Amino acid sequence: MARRHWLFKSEPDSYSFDDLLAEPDQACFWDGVRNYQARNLLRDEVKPKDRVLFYHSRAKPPHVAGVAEVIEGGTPDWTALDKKSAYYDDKATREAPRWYGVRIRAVRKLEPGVGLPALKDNPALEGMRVVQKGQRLSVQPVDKAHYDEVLRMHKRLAAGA
DNA sequence: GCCAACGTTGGC
DNA sequence: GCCAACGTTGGC
Repeated sequence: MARRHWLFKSEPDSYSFDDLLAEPDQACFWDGVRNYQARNLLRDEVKPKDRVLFYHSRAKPPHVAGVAEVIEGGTPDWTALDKKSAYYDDKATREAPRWYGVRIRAVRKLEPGVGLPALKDNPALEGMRVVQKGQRLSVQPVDKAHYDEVLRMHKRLAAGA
């Protein structure tokens, strides 16, 4: 199956791309997603080798901060069973875990990040979900053409263009 | 910090 | 099963 592309949102104050880089193996389990649409994508669609744009939401400005690779597809998010976790959900059980996550590993940091205003200004990214108003989904599918264009934008930024 | 957009909950 | 109230997200 062809590699697919995604955008994962995270508030850098709670978990940033640098935090991912600081993990053992620069890998983490992407837990805490508590939205059914995003859950379904993590459980059923996001597969090993897929690529992820790691997006910093609620930053100034919001931006794509790095690229990651999926290293394991959907498995239960057991933080839902942990009463001490901020992600605890009393409707989740061991038999019916309800929430899922995937494992990702950092591929590379994008320095500088590609900002949301630039994404919005780029006609080639028309239709990309993250540029649309009110788009809150924290796991979004990304067209390959859009993914490639974001990396080209970063390349131009890094070259000082 | 504000608030629009959106998802979820719960009374009926 | 509708929908108002509520809570959360996330750009600004």
